[in-house]
Amino acid sequence: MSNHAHDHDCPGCSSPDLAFSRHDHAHCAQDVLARADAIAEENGVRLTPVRRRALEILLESHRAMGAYDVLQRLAADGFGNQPPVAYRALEFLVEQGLAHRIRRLNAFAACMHPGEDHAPVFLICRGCNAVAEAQAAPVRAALDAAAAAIGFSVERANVEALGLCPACKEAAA
Amino acid sequence: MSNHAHDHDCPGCSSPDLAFSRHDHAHCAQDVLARADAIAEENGVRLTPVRRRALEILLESHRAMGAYDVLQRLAADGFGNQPPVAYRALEFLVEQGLAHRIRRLNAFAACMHPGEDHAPVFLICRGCNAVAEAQAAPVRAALDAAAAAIGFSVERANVEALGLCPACKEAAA
DNA sequence: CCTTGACCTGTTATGATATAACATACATAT
DNA sequence: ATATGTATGTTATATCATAACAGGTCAAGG
Ligand SMILES: [Zn+2]
Ligand SMILES: [Zn+2]
Ligand SMILES: [Zn+2]
Ligand SMILES: [Zn+2]
Repeated sequence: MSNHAHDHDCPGCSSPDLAFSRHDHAHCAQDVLARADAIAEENGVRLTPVRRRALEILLESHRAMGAYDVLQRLAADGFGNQPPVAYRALEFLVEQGLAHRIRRLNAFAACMHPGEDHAPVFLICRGCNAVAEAQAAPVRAALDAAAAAIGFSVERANVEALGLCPACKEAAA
Repeated sequence: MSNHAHDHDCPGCSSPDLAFSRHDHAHCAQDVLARADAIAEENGVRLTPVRRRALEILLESHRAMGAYDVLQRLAADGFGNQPPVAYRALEFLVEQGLAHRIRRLNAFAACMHPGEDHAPVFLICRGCNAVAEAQAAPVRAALDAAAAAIGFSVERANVEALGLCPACKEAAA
């Protein structure tokens, strides 16, 4: 599963839902970034400075960011400040499976499971705006079954759920 | 299930997937429209001329239409030709469960099962652009289970799959 | 009757998201 | 060194969506 080796507990590598839990996020982000480097190498593509920086920006929190927000951050770091700069970096990340596009939010989020083949299912908290990637296999299986029943072949799917995370649910109560 | 009564076979009322099948679409659309009238009555809201016309336009095919396309059609029929005219009519239809918003396409499609409580799952054919609403219950159950496993409560969900319908699959082969 | 208030329609204006097209720079391979 | 593919940057424009306000309709209550 995880293609990096270190001894200590690595929540980012085991738990699918840490977006909603308190955790060592610096470690979490570092870990994903390291895996991203490895994946780029493997795939024979270049994780150039803008692209890497865009990923770092997405990794600052478990939230989705709009392209223009990412752009603003990139520009502040000395990169170009026109929309294609952000869109191209984000597009690259999505193509390489390093980020996901959340259509419901017109926004992008870093993938927390890069390299693992996964049809993502997103849980979006309307309280704190955190986005988690949930266990998708059963959902995808149900979807494939429903589609197959009428002869439809699913190639790509978005599953995006809006609701409340445990913390926000408790806060609301 | 179906809240209208007529004797003959009514594919629109039984089959979930007729978007991809040849069928008597005039009947199909008429039927939905009649149910829409009934639903508006029930809900104590008004299916005014613009709103009804917008629904008719969506019902012309089993495809999603962008708000601006709907607007153009409405304007041609003598209604206002500014974006809010279309967006408001569409918003009304969505609120009343008479249409769905397909986020992946930035577009809207008539609901083929108005009045039936259903969390929709959309199957979007990339060949012919038809959009079908599939059996969603198992998908939704899987999603709820995955969410519950990490304490997340799903309030609303979009499930949108892109792929090939039976006809386009055959055509491609 | 006629006023009030809710709601629907329409307009102007602007905001937010996304891409096309082209120019320049950089990498790598002959 | 030159050619080739790829990456970055810019200008301009396309596409999608909403805020804010003005006028019209209609039914309920005075
Ligand atoms: Zn984290
Ligand atoms: Zn939350
Ligand atoms: Zn039909
Ligand atoms: Zn098709």
